[in-house]
Amino acid sequence: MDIHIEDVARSTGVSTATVSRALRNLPGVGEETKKRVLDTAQALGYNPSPTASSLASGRTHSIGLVQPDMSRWFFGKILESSERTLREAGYDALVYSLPDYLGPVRQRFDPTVLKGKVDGIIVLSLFFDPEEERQLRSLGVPVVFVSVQQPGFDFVGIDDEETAARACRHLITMGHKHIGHLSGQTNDKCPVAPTQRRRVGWLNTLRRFRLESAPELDEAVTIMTASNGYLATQRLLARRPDITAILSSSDEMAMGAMQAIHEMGLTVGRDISIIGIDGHDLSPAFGLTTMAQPVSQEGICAAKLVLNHIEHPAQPRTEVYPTTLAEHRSVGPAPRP
Amino acid sequence: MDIHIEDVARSTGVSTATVSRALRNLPGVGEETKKRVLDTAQALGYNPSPTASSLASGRTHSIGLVQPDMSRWFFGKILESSERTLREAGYDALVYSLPDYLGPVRQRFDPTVLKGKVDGIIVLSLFFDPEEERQLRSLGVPVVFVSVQQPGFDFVGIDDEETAARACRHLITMGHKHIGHLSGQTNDKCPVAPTQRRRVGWLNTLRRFRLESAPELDEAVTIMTASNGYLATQRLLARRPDITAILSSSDEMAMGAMQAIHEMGLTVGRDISIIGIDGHDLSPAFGLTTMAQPVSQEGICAAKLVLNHIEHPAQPRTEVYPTTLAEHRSVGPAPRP
DNA sequence: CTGAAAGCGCTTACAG
DNA sequence: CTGAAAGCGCTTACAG
Repeated sequence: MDIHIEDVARSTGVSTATVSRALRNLPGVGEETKKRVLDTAQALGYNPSPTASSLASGRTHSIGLVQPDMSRWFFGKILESSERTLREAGYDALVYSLPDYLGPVRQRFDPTVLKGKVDGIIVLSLFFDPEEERQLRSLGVPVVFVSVQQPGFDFVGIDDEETAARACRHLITMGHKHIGHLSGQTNDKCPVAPTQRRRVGWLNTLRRFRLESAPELDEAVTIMTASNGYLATQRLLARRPDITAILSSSDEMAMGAMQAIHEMGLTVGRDISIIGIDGHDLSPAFGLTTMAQPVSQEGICAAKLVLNHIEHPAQPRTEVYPTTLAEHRSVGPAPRP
Repeated sequence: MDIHIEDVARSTGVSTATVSRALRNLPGVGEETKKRVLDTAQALGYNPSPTASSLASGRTHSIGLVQPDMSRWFFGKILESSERTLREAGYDALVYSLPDYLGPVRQRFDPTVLKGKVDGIIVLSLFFDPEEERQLRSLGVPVVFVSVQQPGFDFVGIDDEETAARACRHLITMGHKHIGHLSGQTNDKCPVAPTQRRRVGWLNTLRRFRLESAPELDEAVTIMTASNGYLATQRLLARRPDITAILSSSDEMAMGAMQAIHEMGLTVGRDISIIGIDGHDLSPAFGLTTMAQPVSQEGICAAKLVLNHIEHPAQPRTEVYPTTLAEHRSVGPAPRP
């Protein structure tokens, strides 16, 4: 009952080779022949079998999207824009979530599960150890890393250190002297996570302005969720009640921090100021001032890079996007002592 | 350089048929033979070509996940739990985002893009018109609908009307008499969206308690985002300043509503109470009281249903999950006039 | 329990 | 510009 390429060939009175070429708009088919093939295919409602054409051509027209957790805003946002870009180009998006991606020990990822299934890969916020990297390369398809830079591969992201530094300067400009920091932890596989670079940006800025930069001003969580930010803020403020401003390495953590501050009977933006990083869609509703990154653009860029490398192999490229201060009510002037 | 089934067969001294059977643990292979095949395959590092096996078997071991927008919390959460369930069962997740999924006219979706690519489909929050449904059925694979029920198909979701009714009763219990509603619009393809059922639950409850239920207490938005909730709330409260409580058809809208209330100089939970529906991960941080649905469980259930139908075709099933009131600070007693 | 062989439905040198 | 035919790498009746 299904229409196959042979049916189209017979109906048109040509060979399957010609049908195949005409349908894919390859050169070497007469204009008139091509038109007849297209019309017949249309009339019969012919859809080429994707598996058959993959097996024969060696191309799957799928891109693998490897990431930690789709339910987190940042990943969902990137996936969304990447997927649309891929689809417009005729590619499918195969998503893979990694288990236990954070914490001190991350589970090993075996890229072999992608073998033969994708023509390219986009990896979000993950750093691969040498063994994983070896297996990844053995797949023989282009790979683009987003957020976390893997040496020797394409990268799309922001300047984490500079972004955190600007966030910190904003707090300093508002008169704050005791500025805490909420950071994430690294794990065995990822020694240079964005959260560490952001921490450096915060620390260096404090030093440059000759403000206190004691380790106890920094509080690290495992996964940068709102609830972990909430708990971390309680610990931080219990330890250092003199803190008047907090720089959070992520917006979601910052949102949890705002809750903690509120529950302490303090007012965010008056008693304690807080600034996040990411530009979460809900930050305006939260009133959270943040350093926004152009997340959708990064997702589109990653998709374009990987597609481009499929057609034209090239040297790894690095695309760094600018971040912008999005002011809301969570940052105010430092309170008078 | 790649290892193929023939290499394994030759090395083991058996036929490719035996290798194929042994590797898939099919009956009819001697224990000892099977072990030798497995060892050889392991030693050679053999990975069967997924495209070849798909073409030969007619099974893709992929499930299509069709949804409006991965960057929205609810969809990301469902996708995340579905994907993990599918992967554990050895299936890949192919995601598709629909353009223009809301608003008065939704773009038509042609399920044919999934033809030959998936063994089953999960559809989130979408209702298909007769033509789309026809094309969907012609794919010949099981389909599970989540959130929006499509007659004749599997369904996983909640009792929207009852959930909204309980949310409304909670407000009434707190003494509120003038209760507004934030709802979403339907479109040409979806006459019975959850948002409409929730609206009915709100309306019927008001009537049952003989409270005012004028149309002007309801404000509808196109897409139920925080920013639309923000604007809708401004309109609603400008029109009816006597409202003391709002039931929002989604948490994200409710978050925007809280921002609007705050900016009017009012305090959420004191001057105006608000309750949402969904159980958004950020609702505790927001202090938003909500009727929580077990989103991850729903995603897991959808995956299990579709996998089950692949093996055992069966009558459509309907799985309705309970919702629970999650109290935070956005709902308080009605203020004395 | 095992194997030879056809077949899944395309694509792609190769020849003309 | 077009076609005959091999080939992509598996799976699956069928026969023994």
